[in-house]
This record gives sequence, structure tokens and C-alpha cells, in this order.
Amino acid sequence: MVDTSAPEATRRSERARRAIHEAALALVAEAGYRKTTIEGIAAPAGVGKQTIYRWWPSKAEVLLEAFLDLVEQHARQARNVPYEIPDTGDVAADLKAVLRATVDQLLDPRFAAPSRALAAEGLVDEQLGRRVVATLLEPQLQLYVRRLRAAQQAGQVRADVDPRIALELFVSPLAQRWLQHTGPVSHAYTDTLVDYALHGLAPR
Amino acid sequence: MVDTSAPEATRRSERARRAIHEAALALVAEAGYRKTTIEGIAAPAGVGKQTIYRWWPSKAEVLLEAFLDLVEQHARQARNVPYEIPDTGDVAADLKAVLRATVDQLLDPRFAAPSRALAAEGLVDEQLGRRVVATLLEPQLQLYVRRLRAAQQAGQVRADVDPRIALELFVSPLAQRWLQHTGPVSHAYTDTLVDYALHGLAPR
Amino acid sequence: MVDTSAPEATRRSERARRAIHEAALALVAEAGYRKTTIEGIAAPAGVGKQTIYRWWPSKAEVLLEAFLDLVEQHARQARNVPYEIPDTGDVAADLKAVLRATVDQLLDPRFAAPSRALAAEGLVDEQLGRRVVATLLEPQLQLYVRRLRAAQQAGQVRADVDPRIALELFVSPLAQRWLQHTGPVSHAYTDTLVDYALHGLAPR
Amino acid sequence: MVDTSAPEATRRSERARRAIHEAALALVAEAGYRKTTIEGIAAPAGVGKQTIYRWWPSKAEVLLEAFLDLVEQHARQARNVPYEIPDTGDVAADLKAVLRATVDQLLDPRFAAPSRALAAEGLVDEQLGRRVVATLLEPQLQLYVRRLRAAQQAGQVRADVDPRIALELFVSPLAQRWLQHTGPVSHAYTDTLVDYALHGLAPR
DNA sequence: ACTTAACCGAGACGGTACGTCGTGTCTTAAG
DNA sequence: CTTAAGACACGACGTACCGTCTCGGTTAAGT
Repeated sequence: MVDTSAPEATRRSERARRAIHEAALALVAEAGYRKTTIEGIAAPAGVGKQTIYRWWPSKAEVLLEAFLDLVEQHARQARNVPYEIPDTGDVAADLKAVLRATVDQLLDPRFAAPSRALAAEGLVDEQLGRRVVATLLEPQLQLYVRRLRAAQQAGQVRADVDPRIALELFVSPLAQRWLQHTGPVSHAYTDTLVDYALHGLAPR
Repeated sequence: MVDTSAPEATRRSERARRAIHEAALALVAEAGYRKTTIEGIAAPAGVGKQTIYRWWPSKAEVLLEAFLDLVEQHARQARNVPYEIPDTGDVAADLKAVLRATVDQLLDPRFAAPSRALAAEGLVDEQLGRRVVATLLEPQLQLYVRRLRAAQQAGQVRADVDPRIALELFVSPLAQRWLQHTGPVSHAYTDTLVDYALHGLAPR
Repeated sequence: MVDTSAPEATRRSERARRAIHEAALALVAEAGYRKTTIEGIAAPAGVGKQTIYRWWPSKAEVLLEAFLDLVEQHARQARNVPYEIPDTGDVAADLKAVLRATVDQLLDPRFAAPSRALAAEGLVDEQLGRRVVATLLEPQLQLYVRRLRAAQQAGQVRADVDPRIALELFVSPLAQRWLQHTGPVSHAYTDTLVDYALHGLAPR
Repeated sequence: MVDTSAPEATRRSERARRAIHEAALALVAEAGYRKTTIEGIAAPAGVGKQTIYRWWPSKAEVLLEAFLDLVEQHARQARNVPYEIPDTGDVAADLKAVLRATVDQLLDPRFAAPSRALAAEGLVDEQLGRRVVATLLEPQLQLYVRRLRAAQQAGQVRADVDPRIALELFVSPLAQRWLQHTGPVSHAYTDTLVDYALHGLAPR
């Protein structure tokens, strides 16, 4: 995680940073983003408010960094860093597998609350939104781009398809269902999305 | 528009309601949703705060009602009420046409600011989110469901496809790109989505 | 007490005003002026901070008004409103009597703490200082002016003496001793001051 | 100036001490005592906050020491150290002369701001007040005591008069007028005070 | 001449209070 | 009898300083 804020961070307290991360994640999970306040983070973290304002420009940036730390930490524990979508030779199976894992993660409340909050904040604050997309979302999407390119080389996906658009056919529906509660999110659903996307809606 | 709140609405001032709608939409468009406050709406509307609190439970509900009024009013001016997606016999063309119109609307700042704000608020307030989806989004999606059903009867879409899921293949990517700024939104883009969705990514 | 602050006070809460007065006086007496804070006044008064900021420009002005109320209230209980220094025909005796009463009041902690605090604040904030002098001190001094004028007419004080300066000969030493702890304050002391002032230091 | 604090002062930086004195006096003169802060002194003095906290217990003590240095330095330049009130044989003339000089000094802004600030702080912090009186005020008053004693021996002042009280008849009024702005401070005024005090208010 | 311990500038830290803003409720005066 | 205006209690904001606490880096005493 790179420091994005003002002072030179040589003397920065690592203890304080970690405590703030943990307090922020805990509060968002327990009380919700709306009821999470800077003062509410500072108090249980045993930290002065100024220590937060010194290093982060907003509540959302605190949460973004805390969440990135959390994600990175879990990835490291799962020993899948750097991660790539597996290539068994069967694109459909590989995509279904990784989307099922994504579904599982979206249903884990520890991940759901912060990412939903960050998404919401990003909708209204464009600058933050771009940071959220660039750090959280786009790296994941690039995994799909790479897997689809491999599938194109293997002849399983048409060569004239743009992978960056193609991946949206199954990723975006899942994202919208989850974010906006427009429908149930399940393994069966993502399996269906992959089938529809790969083979189309029109009869052959 | 149906009254959603407690008091008997017989004596309700129509003048105040309109003024509140207009002030809310203007503020959200000019200052952004974050800087829009109940007091900030009441003042230019020439209305006491209590008049807002009496009829709406939250800032978001004010905006939702104001935006629904705006949408309804525009639809009435365009004389396309009740609206259906045209059926020229060519599904692909029909879908592309309606999606191009949607793109145009998404790029109109009078619509963009409030709907983005309502979407954001809905992510974090689930109850509001369900109201937003039910009143703003789902009616539009049902238009696609009906058009896809017709296409199924015409043999242009496989009969075993679930239209409610199928529509997400082109609607959700557009929604995500627009909401999260994950990519450019254009007529070419939605055309591509329709092509990919109808004919699939895999070679025939 | 005349309202000196911004809003039109017709809707002002008398309950809040009294509670603020009492809390301010109590805090200054118990904790001292330095440890008295606006928040510290608001809390026990059961009042929002804004209610204080709405009506008073500073902590010192709150205390000034509270203290004026206290003084006025005590004067009304003692039924000596409007007050004049008695005229028994013996200036020396009359001055000694009223100064002894002043000494007693200066030693009463309920009066001592606030007036010392207001004096201190007035030294550093000239505008406040002038208000403190005009409302608390000068009215008292005018009593001496009138009594000395009467003494001049009775031939007990030289006609060419300026009463406004003359009164300072016994009032200012007492004030300084009390304020700056430059010496003990007692009935004997003020008696001596009156004797010295009336008859001078030089031998006759 | 005696070190009043804990550490061994052998290694103390004289450069830092002087810079702190000057910054403190400058800030109090320019911005006022209220807006003078420890951090505000440390920065222009090119000094760490800790260097101030190491050697002084409070902002007021810094100012007291700085002001004592200033006074001492000026006295040394005027070559009147140690100072005594002149004795020309005419008490009235001698007292008027020294009071006129005092008036001039009170009107010099370089002296006025810090001494007013120290007086104010002393009113509220009794311990500091006693230090201020003992180091700044009482030495001056003792000069009057000695001159009055001489006058008593010369038969110009009654022998039964207490000089420590007598001096207050002309010193305290001047002090109060200056500190509390209760009236104009001028040579004419102090001349009058001396005349009234020496010869009394009552007709002979 | 060489440690070595204290002071030094700098500034992050946990705190407290500031004065402001907005919330949602309650009160008042005027139409 | 309703409604605009706005005072109220409350809670959070973001800022300013407080007084304490590291951090290297001089710097002067005592070996």
C-alpha cells in the first residue's frame, strides 16, 4: 500500500495505522457505513482524530486502504499471490469455477459491507470511484482478460471478440445483482451467465 | 405519485410539493448529492423544514419522488406512455435502438445526477434500494423481458433461455460502465453488447 | 438585561438562558475560569452548544450576563434597588460603612470568582473590559461621586476636589489589593484608606 | 534570571533562550496574549516545542521571564540600576516626577502589552500572580516606601502614616485606570493624585 | 581525542475544546 | 388552523493547541 497523503511518513506509527484499519472495518461491518464516523473510528482505535486526518483525506479513503489491506492479507494467507485464473483447457469450466468463488466471497459479510460501502461512495465521489475501480475492480477484470485471450488462442473464443467487453457479459450482471439486489446471487446463476455469454441467446 | 407517509394528505399543499421537487433536483444537479441538505432544499423552496419532514422520511425519498415526477413528465411529453420496446421483427436492431436511446439519456446531466445519487444511496440503505429498483429499474427491465419473449416466439432467441437473465447480458454491462466509470459508454459499445449477447463468444 | 446579540429574541428559551447562567456560575466557582469551557457549560445546562453560540459571542459574555443577573437578583432580595450610599452627615463614617460591606462581598466566594475572572478577561480583551467596567464597576463608582458631591455641599470635602478622582483614593487601593493579592483586605484597611484619603498624608 | 525548572542548566542553549524571549514578546505585542501559543512561539524562534516545555512550566512563565529580561535590559541601558526615587527634599515634586515617568512607560506599547497580559494571567492563576507581584510590582512599591520614610523623617509626611498603605493612594488609582481603562492616564492626573493624597480631601 | 549523555530541531502522537453544520423535533407568530 | 420561520438538543465535523513522546544530529564534558 502506497501512502497517498501529505506528510513524509518516516515517523508514522504503524500501530496506529493498523488499529485504525481494524476499527474502521469493524465499525462498517457492525454499524454500517452511514453510522461509521471518524470519531467512532478514532475512539476504539485509541487514536486522536488528528492522526486520522493527518494521513487520510476522508472516511472513504480510510476504509479503502483498510479493505485493500484486508484483501491482500487474505490473498497472502491463501498463498495465491500473484493470482491467475486457472487454465484447464475448458474456458467454461474455468470461468464458472472462479465466478463461484467470487459469489462465495460476495456473500461473506466481512467483504460485503466494506465493498458495498466503497462502491456507493464511489458513485457519488467520482475521484474516489476511480481509485476504487483502479485498485479493487480492474485488477480482477484483467484476470478475465488474460484467460479469455488464452481461450482465443486455443480457439474456444472467437478471435474478433474484445475480451475487455466480453468479460462484462458475465461479470457485470453478477455485480449488478449483488450491488442492487435485483435478483438472487448463486452458483447456478453464474453458471447460467457463463453459458449464455459463451454460446449466445440466438439459436445456432 | 402515491403519498408514502403518515398524515392525511387532503390538505397537502401542491405548491409546496412542486417547489420541493424542483429545489431538490436543482440542488443535486448543481451542488451534488452530498452537499444537498434538507435545509438547503427548504430554503430556496420557500418552505419550512417541517413541511418536508411531514411528508417524506428522508432526503433520498424526496429525491426519488422528485425524480419519478421528472421522468414521468418527460415520458408524457414524448407521448410514449405506456411505453413498449418496438417490435420490427429484428430483435438485434430493436435492442440496439432502445439501448442507444438509453445511452443518450444516461449522458443527459439532468437525469444522470439524480439517478446516480439514488443508486448510491440504495447501495447503502437496502430498503431504499429496493424501492429505487422497484420503481425506476424493474419497470424498464420488464420491457426487455417482454421483447425477448416475443423474440423467443419468433424463433430468434432460444426457447430455453430465461429472458430475465438474458437481458442482463447487455443491460448490466451498460449499467456498470455508467455507474462505476469502468469504461466509455457509447452507441458502438451497446451495439457490440447486443451482438455478443445474441450470438455468444464461442465460435459457431 | 438587554440582548446584545444577533437574532431577534422573541422565541428565545428563558429556560435555557437561566440554565446556562447557573451552569456558568457554578463551573467558574467550582473549577475556575480557565477550566470552564463552553461545552462544560452546555452539558450540565442540558443545552446544545449552538444555543450558547447563538446568543453570546464568547464565554466571557456568558459569564458577564450571568453575573449581572446574580448581582441584580441579590440586590432585589436585599430591597436596596435603586441603591444609594447613605448620608448620615458624616462622610467618613458613611464611606467606611459602605467599604466594609464591599470588603465582605469581595470575600464571598460566589462573587469573588466570577468578578475576578471577568476582570482578568477584560484586561486582555479591551472591548469586553469596557463592557465590564461600564456595567459592573462604573455604576458603583457613581454612587461615590454622588455621596462626595453631597459632602462637598455640606462643606466636609473641599469644593475644588474632583469627586471622580477623589473616590479612587480609597476604591482603587482596595481593588488592587483584592485583585492582585498585594496585601490583606480587611475592614481596618479600608477604614485607614478613608482616613488617609480624607485628611491627607502631610501633617496639618 | 534564575532557572526555575528541573534539568541541569549547564548545557542550556543561550541562543534558544533569547530567541524564545524575543518571539514571545513579539507575538504578544503583535497578536495579543490570547493568540500567542507555545507552538506559535517555538516556530519563529526556530526551536522545538520540547525546548520550551523543558525550561518553562507555562506560556505565562515564558512571558514573565522574557519581560523581566526586557525591563532589566532597559534599566541597564538607562544606567539607573539599582534605582531609587530621587530625594530633592520636596516629596510632592519627587513623587510627581517618578509617576510621570511611570505614565510614560505605561503608554509605551512594548511594555504595555506584556505587563497587561501578565497581570491578567495573574488574576486567574494565583501562584503566577504572586510571582508577578513579587518580581515586577513589589520592588517598585518598595521604592515608594523608602521615599515616604525619608519624607516622614523630614517631617513632610505624618509619622503615624503606614507608608505601604500610603503609597497605594496614588499608585493604585493609576494602576486601575491603566489596567481597566476606567479613565484617562496623564501627567495631570498623577499630579492631582499626589496633591489629593498628600493633603487630603477634607478642608483644612 | 574520544566517548557519551544531554540538549537540540522536528514533528507525530493521544487528547480536549473549539466553533460550525446539519438533523429531526418543537414552538411561535402571522396570515 | 395551517404554515414559514426558526430555536432547540444533539451529534459529528475538521481545526488548533496542548503536553508527551520519539527520532536523528549536534555539542560540550569528562575521561
